[in-house]
Amino acid sequence: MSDVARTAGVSVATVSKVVNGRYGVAQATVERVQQVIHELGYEASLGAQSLRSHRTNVLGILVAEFEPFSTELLKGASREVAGSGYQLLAYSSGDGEGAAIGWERRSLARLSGTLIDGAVIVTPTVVETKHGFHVVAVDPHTGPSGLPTVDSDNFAGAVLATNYLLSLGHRRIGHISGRADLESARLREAGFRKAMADAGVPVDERLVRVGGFRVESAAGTAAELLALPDRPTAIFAGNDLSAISTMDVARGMGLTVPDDLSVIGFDNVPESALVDPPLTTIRQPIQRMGAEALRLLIDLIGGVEGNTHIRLPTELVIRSSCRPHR
Amino acid sequence: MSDVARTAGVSVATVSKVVNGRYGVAQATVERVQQVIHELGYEASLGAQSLRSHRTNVLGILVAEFEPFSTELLKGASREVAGSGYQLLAYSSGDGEGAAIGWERRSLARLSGTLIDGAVIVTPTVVETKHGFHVVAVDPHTGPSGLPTVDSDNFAGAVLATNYLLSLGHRRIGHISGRADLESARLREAGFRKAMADAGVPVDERLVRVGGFRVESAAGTAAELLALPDRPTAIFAGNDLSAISTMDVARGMGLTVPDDLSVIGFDNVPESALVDPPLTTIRQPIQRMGAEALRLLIDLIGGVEGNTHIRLPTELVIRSSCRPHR
DNA sequence: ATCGGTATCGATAACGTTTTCGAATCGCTC
DNA sequence: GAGCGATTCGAAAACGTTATCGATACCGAT
Repeated sequence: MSDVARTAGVSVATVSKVVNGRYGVAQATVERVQQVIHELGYEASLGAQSLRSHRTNVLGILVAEFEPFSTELLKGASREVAGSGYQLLAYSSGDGEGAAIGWERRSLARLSGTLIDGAVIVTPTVVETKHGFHVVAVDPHTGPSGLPTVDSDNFAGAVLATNYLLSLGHRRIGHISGRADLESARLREAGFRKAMADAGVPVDERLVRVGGFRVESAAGTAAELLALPDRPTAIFAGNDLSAISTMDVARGMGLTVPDDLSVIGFDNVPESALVDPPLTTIRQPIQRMGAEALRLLIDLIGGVEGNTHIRLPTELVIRSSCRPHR
Repeated sequence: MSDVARTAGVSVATVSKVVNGRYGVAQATVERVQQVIHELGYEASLGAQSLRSHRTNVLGILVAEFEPFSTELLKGASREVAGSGYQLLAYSSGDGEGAAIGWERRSLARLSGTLIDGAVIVTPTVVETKHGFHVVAVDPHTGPSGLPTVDSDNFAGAVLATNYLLSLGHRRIGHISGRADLESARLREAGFRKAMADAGVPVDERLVRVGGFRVESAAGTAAELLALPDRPTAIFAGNDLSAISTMDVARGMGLTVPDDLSVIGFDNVPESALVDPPLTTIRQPIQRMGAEALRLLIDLIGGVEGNTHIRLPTELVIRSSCRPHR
């Protein structure tokens, strides 16, 4: 900026005013400065700008990793942000194992107040936030979180999945549940139990185990389940990643899906159609969730009052990973 | 930070040293300060930090939008960054239409020097960059770019695609080409022409038109192609998005794919398996490209010498959107 | 007791912006 | 031609860090 100022023969203060379109600079000066800015290709430093003004017109999406669910969400958010005047910045902890609980709080602290004007947090472990900084949670933490939230009807979806397996004649149905601290995981397990109860089928507690929504941990859980003397004939996995992982493990043990084992997932990430066999699953409108979250965030920042909990519907998507029992 | 300093009874300078593990602080003080940091949940402001030290351990990926290709790339990059000590920040212009040529240069100027230590630019229009700031280009601009680059064998892939259509007996083959400024688009068209020439099939110039790699523009081009009195029996689309768009247009005109029209894409984004009918396409290892790009970037920053152009192989993926002619 | 060396710490200047506010100039009016 | 408001500009402080470097305290040895 001082380069621009020197070349244009004005002070940095004036350049700043021109850049931000503030009142109080002569038309001739404005044009001269803009000319120089263009020639030098000057662009304001985001860091310095936000440090000083606490306003950047950049919104953040915080994700633990860029796995399929988060990236789908990103696509939806990206669509929504276009034309809103905001730019989108996706930030990943990069911690890999996600083991580091509290990464959202840390990342949020690093970015808020500087850099971004608000954030969407995906599957957060936090429930509270600094005052004055806007966040919306997608697929929130269990328990009463004060955060504005976007999620899908996890309970109904789980009932759908379980009923489908029941309708195929399965009775020994296993469930690989998700991250224990997520409301979605809790509700999916609850839906599973409700559907089983309604059908009068007792659930064998050895068949429901935590898989954590992640490839590696789900693989371990699937292996335990399938090594059982009286193994399940069908598995309702907490999400597609777990389901895909389960199919891999089954194949590794010499079982074929769906002949020896039916598997149903949850999410309908694009990858679920790519695997062999294509995965039967419960669709959540992930992209739409991303779009809604971003819209909610923009409304919040703009001071627009409105519904602060958006819940979207789920539906059954039948592909080829399930078949009738026996 | 001054809060921490006050509470711990030291100066901000000392807190900074503790945070960054610099030498010259008594062990007892270190522990006391760390304790306070933990209690207060202090986290350094990324903006201020980078403003001052020009080093953030954050790498950027710049994309025009989060469409399927970019998000696949992100997944790969995310995998690679885990455990590297860096964090990943994806930045989208949010301009939507991508019409604003030069967004990479602008975004780069905003982020470089502050905020990020290096960047991966996806399908860039820029060819040069500030000295001392490291970038690697994925799927670069046409022409001699000085940038370290990761791409796939677009030419060979296009030959594969065209030969496949030829082997099915198609002779009137259309091509919807991509963004004219991208090397990949140019090579795909060149591969198409080479394969046609080798097979002794003349290409009807009215059948090869620019689609721009984007849904809307490709739809317009597809409509033109299919409205032709002697319309093509097969179309090689420049990328999957264009191919999917073409199938939509065809359906809208009462044609069924693949009975009335064969369509083949390029990329193998996850979405290509989700559409109806599932898309036959050329696979580029997109996630691997993202991983390689990030590795190259990290090497560059670390001063590691090595190959600065990485080219990955392509292969044919046969699904259901093509069938023999007549 | 004095001294040299080492450990420990803090004051302070930057980094690149934005904002406030006072100074300077200009064009009018009387 | 003096006075006055409006216009135009720049000096300087502030944002939250980090790096430098000087100041102080402490230690053992003479």
